[in-house]
Amino acid sequence: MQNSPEKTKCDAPSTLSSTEAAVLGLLSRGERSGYDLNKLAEGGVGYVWAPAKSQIYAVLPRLVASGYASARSLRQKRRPDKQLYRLTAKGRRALRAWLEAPAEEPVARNPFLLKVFFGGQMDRVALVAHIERERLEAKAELAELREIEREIAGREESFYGYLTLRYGLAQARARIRWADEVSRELEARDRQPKRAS
Amino acid sequence: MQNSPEKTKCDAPSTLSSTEAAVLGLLSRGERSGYDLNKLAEGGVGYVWAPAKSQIYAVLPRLVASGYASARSLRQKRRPDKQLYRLTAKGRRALRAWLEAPAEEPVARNPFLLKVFFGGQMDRVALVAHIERERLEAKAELAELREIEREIAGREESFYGYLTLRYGLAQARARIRWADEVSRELEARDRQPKRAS
DNA sequence: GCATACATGTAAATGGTTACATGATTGG
DNA sequence: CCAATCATGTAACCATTTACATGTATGC
Repeated sequence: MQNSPEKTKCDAPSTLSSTEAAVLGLLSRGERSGYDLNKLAEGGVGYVWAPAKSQIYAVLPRLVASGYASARSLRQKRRPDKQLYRLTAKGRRALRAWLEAPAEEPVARNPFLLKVFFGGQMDRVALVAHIERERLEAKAELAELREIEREIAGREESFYGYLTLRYGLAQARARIRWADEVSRELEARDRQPKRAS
Repeated sequence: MQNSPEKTKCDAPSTLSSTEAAVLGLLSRGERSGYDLNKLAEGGVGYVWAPAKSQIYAVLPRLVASGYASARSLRQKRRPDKQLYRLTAKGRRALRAWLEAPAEEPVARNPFLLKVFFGGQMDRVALVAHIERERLEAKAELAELREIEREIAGREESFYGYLTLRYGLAQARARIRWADEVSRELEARDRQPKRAS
């Protein structure tokens, strides 16, 4: 899992995985423990990147091995001891390089759309229920994001998070509109039933 | 990789993975070879689900082992022999069940958004370039989808594909609008420079 | 007294990718 | 003659998830 002892000793895999980049990004805000990072991943960044807890703990020592981060352990009396990780200069350079490189586009894999695509193989009622569920989920997400928007709008330190938030808002609105349209269309289609498939 | 000999001999993993479902979905249109399925995955369905070729070949024998599909080999003279797969009644039931079950929502993992989120760590010029690239990509996708739209609009056999296509159209338009807005905002922000971060 | 927060991980499995291997046939 | 299409797969690797394991301290 870690890395093959031969290949990566200290010679830094020239390109970061998104998860590594996300962790470095979070570390760029200051020293953090794995636990801290996990908390953060459940919050704000979580919207754009949410790795499993165990993966965070897996990635941290790897970053240290590559020289992108340094670790120090902190003895605590009333809490379990912890490891604190900090971005190195090299890590900051690597992060920057990753950030500035063009993003590889995400592979489209949306189980919901897959179901719609094969909508002809399922009960009409089930399909309509899917669309309705999509609408409700999108509405819920919209509400949630708007809530966050109210909290962070105008806060200078959340500026970039705010940009991504608005991406989410736009997507959610598009999903709602789509669901509305498709609902209406399915209804219309069912009122004048010509053929099955 | 296949399946642990103990657990799944013929007693069907009660729930399908999306890839298995996609393959069954394609098989529901008739007997196909792995090669055929791969071609299909590069085309229409590819927009909602595009597994690697090797995975298609991996999934097919598994579907046969679970009783969801049957295979027969076809000798050919002037072409390599091939395996043809066909959906069984059990497979059709499993597909239907998968299709009708609520979709698990896709995990949000968008490297582009991750970069925007950490936009403060990169050069302003690089960030602006990212946004511009996003706009161009979204525009290109919009054009591409519109092209397909013109081809399939009104074709009864593409009805469900058309629905998913329009989902893509809506998303692409939302991305373009977002990029426009954000561009303008970044410009405005840079014209009256107050602080760095 | 019990749940929750703190804190770090391991083990095993899944799901998927890339690259490689092979070899015939057809069309330009 | 060369490239593309047909056709099927293996091997190796990577990222990621789920479940498990452990144990203290604080707050209600």
